[in-house]
Amino acid sequence: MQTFTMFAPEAASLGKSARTRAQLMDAAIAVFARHGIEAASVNEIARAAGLANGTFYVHFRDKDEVVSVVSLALAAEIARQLDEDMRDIECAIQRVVCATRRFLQITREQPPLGWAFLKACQVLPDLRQQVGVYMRQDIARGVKQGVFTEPVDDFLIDCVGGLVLSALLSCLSGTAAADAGARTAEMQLRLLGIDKEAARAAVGQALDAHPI
Amino acid sequence: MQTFTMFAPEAASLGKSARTRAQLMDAAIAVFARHGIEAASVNEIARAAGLANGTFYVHFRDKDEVVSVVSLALAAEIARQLDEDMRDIECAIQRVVCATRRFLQITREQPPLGWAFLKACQVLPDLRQQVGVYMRQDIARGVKQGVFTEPVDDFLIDCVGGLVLSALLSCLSGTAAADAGARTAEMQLRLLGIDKEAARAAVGQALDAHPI
Amino acid sequence: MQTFTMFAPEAASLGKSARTRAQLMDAAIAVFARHGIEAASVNEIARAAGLANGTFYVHFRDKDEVVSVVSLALAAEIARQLDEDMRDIECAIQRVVCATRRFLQITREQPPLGWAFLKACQVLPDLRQQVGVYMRQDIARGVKQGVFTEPVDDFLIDCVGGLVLSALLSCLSGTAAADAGARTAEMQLRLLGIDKEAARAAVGQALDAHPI
Amino acid sequence: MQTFTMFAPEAASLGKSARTRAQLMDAAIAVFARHGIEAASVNEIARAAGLANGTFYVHFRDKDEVVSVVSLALAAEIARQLDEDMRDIECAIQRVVCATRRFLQITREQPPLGWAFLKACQVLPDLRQQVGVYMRQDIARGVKQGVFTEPVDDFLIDCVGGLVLSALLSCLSGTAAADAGARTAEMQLRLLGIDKEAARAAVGQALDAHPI
DNA sequence: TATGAATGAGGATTCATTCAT
DNA sequence: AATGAATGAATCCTCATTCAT
Repeated sequence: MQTFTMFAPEAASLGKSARTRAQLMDAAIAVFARHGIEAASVNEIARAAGLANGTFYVHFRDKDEVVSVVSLALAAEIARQLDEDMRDIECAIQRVVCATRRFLQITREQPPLGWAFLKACQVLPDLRQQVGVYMRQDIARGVKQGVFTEPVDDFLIDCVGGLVLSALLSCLSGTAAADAGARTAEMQLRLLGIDKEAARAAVGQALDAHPI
Repeated sequence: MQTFTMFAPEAASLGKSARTRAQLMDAAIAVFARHGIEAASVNEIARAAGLANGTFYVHFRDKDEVVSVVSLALAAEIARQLDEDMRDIECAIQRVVCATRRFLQITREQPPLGWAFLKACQVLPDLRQQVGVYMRQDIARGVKQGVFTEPVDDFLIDCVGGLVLSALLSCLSGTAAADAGARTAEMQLRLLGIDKEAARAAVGQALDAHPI
Repeated sequence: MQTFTMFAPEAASLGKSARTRAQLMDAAIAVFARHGIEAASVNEIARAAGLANGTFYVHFRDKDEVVSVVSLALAAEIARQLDEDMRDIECAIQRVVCATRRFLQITREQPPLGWAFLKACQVLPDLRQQVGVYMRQDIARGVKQGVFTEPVDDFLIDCVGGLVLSALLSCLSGTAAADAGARTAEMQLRLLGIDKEAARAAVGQALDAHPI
Repeated sequence: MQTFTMFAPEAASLGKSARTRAQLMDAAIAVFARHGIEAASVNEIARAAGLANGTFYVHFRDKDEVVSVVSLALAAEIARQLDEDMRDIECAIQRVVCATRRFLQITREQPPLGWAFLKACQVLPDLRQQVGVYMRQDIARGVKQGVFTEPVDDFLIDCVGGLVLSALLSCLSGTAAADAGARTAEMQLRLLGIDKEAARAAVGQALDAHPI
């Protein structure tokens, strides 16, 4: 029945309530991915979780609540995983490259996660803002390291975010080739002020260091 | 009642049926802009057009039809206007810069148009594909002129499109400053392989040639 | 199908919309009478009217709207009928007696109307207030004629109204005998300051003058 | 948490089960008063009692049961208190006057009790009947004492009850003045056949004898 | 063509009630 | 006894769509 699992494993060791809630959240991601967030119905989420519709309301106040809870949890989980993967990387350029590549890799490996995240970003300004906060950290680091010469403001963050999300969409749609991550990373570096050749080199170096 | 007009003027000289249809299309844009495409209801579109709900179905088979017809017509109209504005520009770089700046200018001047277009792009793959076709023309011209060194494929087009749409969102949200068009154009050139300085220079030149 | 008709006849000569609305209002009265106002469901009202549930919302914004519209229309219709019946009566005492007797007679002859009115009064302060306005007219007339000596204020009106409504409940429950109208009228006169014997005499006189 | 207590104190000395049940009953009164009986939900009662919803069903078969149990207990408790207050009063007229005044005083001092009682009376014929039994005792005493000349039957009891309940509603709504109890008592005496002046005098005497 | 009343399926939400712990 | 998660029927309401006028 359950086709996608992200929160269920973490909740396996917790109480029954937490497990059911996790089931619902996983089901919500699957439904968001299939039909989009606005078209998702509470009944379908409950059904996908193998629960009665009323059970949904034991765990969430209303549809808006699952949407925001799930979306923020999604972003937090992705951010957590990226942080973990890049724990040892100091260089901001390498961080940006790795984050971008890993992000696209993760979402490609778990399309429901990718679609749900993408659709959530389109609908929830709060989520976009939160994602911007995550991205800004590495970008700010690069500015401090003197490698990103572009002035960093909300508009730049929005554009870089939009670039990555459009790459995500390409990947999920099947349009993109295997090197989409590398290309996206390179493009992103250019938006941040890195030279074409330097960007290409940095991506190549990252590919060598973290073939993934 | 009717607050936004795009198709009505063109239809003014045509038959009554065409005029009513144009009314409905303009109303649809306004409603899409306000509430989003999924949340838009046929009744509200008809009401916004000052017509009875039944009239809608005289002109469109169903809701999906207005969505696609209006969206594609929107894109075509914008493309037509850009083409007209750039009739005399030969240089692909200048065309890209002008198209980007004019696009953001148009959508900023007519927020309903901008919002409707943005939301339609998020929902309709067909529309994105069509927009890609428009963009590809100037980009291909640049390749032919030897100025865009990046290999042009669907993925690149998707990314460039995503960049512009995210800039559009920033502009509509009020986040962006007045130079958003110039910055977006410059970023786009970089994605297409133009050097940082060359991109900056090209945008500066365009600003001189076509101040607005 | 339709078991109770109050508004339908008046609407028979009007447009289709008015007729359907009247059907719904009559059905609402029947349902309010059977189950009470809070327990009445929109679906049941529509079903009782022989219409689809969605049709309800073509004619009323929501459940609250039917409740208040129907209740006020009910009160207005009863008041209209009483006014018509008492057009020629000048004496306030006779008016009070006749109004009370006729009111109980009408509601006894049409139990759904009686029950719906009673339940509406229990739930809608606005309706009670409106009924108070009607009652106050004849009472004020009696004060002007110098026959009602009791100071007339909201509290007195509330009490007199409560007396009549409890008599109505008795009648509808089958507890009351045929002379309930006369007894209620007499009690009401006493509350208004009329002497026991005078009240009895006035009621007797009214019975002679208006046997029905 | 618990704002209203009526049964809890009595149950303090009893077993745990009785105490929990009393908590639920007090909570039910508070909820009935706030939202009405039909709109009261079992969950809200349990929450108001500081208990889990399942606990409710340990003590009551279903919602209907609390409604009737609580309502009848409410009436019994009020009657008990009135009886106690009037232990030494022999004269039926004085008893009626005092009962009416004390009843309105008690309900005014404890609005939740007043509202819950009022709403319960509107919904439960059984409760009205039981209240009628209580009232009939003093009235029958008055008949035996030869002071109430009106024939006492169900209809009279219903009307007298209705009068008092409408006075209660006025008091709870804030419409009524401080002398509402005295006025209600006087009106009630008139309904029972006492002369205007005698009724006024009896109430005045009661006010002297029992200022509160 | 245009109208707008009517439809009924579908979605969000509530709530009395059950049951395993 | 107490808990509180789970249930699913019932309710309100919306909306795309049809159709007679």
